[in-house]
Amino acid sequence: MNPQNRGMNLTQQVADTLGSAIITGKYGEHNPVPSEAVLCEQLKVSRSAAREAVKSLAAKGLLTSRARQGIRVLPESEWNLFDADVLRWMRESNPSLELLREFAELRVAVEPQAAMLAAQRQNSEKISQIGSALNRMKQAESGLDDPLEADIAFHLSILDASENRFFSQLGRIIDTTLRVSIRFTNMRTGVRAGNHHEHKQIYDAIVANKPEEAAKNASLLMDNALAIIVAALKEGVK
Amino acid sequence: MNPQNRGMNLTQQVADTLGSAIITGKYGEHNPVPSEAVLCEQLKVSRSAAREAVKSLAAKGLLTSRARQGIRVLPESEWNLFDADVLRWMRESNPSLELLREFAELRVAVEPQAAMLAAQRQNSEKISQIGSALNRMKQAESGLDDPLEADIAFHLSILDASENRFFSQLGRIIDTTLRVSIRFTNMRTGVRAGNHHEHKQIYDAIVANKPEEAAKNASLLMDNALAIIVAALKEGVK
DNA sequence: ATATCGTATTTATCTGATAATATTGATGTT
DNA sequence: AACATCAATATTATCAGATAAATACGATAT
Repeated sequence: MNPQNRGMNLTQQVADTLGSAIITGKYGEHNPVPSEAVLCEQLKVSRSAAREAVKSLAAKGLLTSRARQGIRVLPESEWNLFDADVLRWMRESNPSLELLREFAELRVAVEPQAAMLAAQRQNSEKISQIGSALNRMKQAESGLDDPLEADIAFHLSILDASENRFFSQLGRIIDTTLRVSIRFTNMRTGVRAGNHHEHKQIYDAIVANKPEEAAKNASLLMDNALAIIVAALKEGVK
Repeated sequence: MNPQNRGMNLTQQVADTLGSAIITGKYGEHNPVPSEAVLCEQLKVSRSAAREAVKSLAAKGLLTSRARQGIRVLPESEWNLFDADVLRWMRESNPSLELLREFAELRVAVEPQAAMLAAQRQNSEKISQIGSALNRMKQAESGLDDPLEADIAFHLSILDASENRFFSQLGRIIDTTLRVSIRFTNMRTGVRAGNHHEHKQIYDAIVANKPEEAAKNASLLMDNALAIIVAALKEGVK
């Protein structure tokens, strides 16, 4: 089993190794998931631990288990990609610049709409949090704050200011994935400091109660991020 | 326990009642989730069943359970709304036209982008499936098919044709929720048959390889759906 | 060939016991 | 009085083993 014992209890460890193995494609038609009994033997854990791990993964759409039928991996279309664990396993298994592109396409759709809603809703408290994040980005230019964290905080605060539970929710997933994505795009573009200005334009439009403009400015930013990834894909970078 | 014995095994039943109870707000600060032992007693199930159900709900972000700490409901921000079960429990518990609005806002963001990507990707097989769904909608006008199912099939096929796993994935959630949402909007607008034409314009743009136009046409449709819900909210309809 | 039925395999469920863990209150120290 | 340390205790975690239920598969009969 993976030596990721950091605070994880046994069933979580089992779920982690199993989930990872499934997503890596280790199991399939020719090589089905072993039975509960065999699983216990292989991983040296009790049935409780194994079964509870299986239940976790079933809840995430990775597999089913039924009497006499055994444990079956579900088709990828059933996997819940909007689950932090599943997404992590996918990132860790597939190098998948591809996944990053698909994720960027989602952000292109979602973030402008979130910015628009934030401008419409005008929740002053949450808008001020966008402002704080923007300040952090400014500070980061002089090395007084972490640019990556500041950038992430900015995007999350916009999603939150949209006052839409689905968008806020996406924030949590975007959080973990941005840590990979932003690092990548910054690597490609050389961490231009100009970023701050483009972000400020989104913030200004939201403060000014201009939904359309906020959406448009957010679109520009997102399109750029996507374009960088697409360019890398065309070059055959992995 | 809920008498939803339809094919569900015991742990699934426990997870269902517990999940539903959590989302209904039955448990909170003043009224924490009972301990494993008490839970077993109340529901008249063994520890295995209870524990496995808890693991399921933990995987969906509804609760955590740790030794000596007991079972704790997580804040709503942790609940995975992009999970079919969680979403169903929310629909069943809260009347929540509010939730419908937030969901519509998500669709406004996602579907135009999906239509755009579908037009770009030009996967002929998947585009022909959009065509089939459109035909079904046409047939439905003469009562030869179910208009609701046809409508849903249309939107799902577009998401699928985007060849983006996140969008496809959203399809499964949209599926269940559309059955409520479309019914509602149709109820409000009197099931206008004109729907077919607006859908056809999206399809035509995709076939014609016109991404921008496809997105624009999809936007119009989505904005309408959202507007109906917003109007109802303003009138105080629940 | 098809339908029926029995058998065997696998998960489902129950029970009981021990271990690990973290809360809480007691105790002692500064 | 405030704070660190430690022991007691309640709760989940993990293990072990047994029985029940479900269903895939093959045998049998029509």
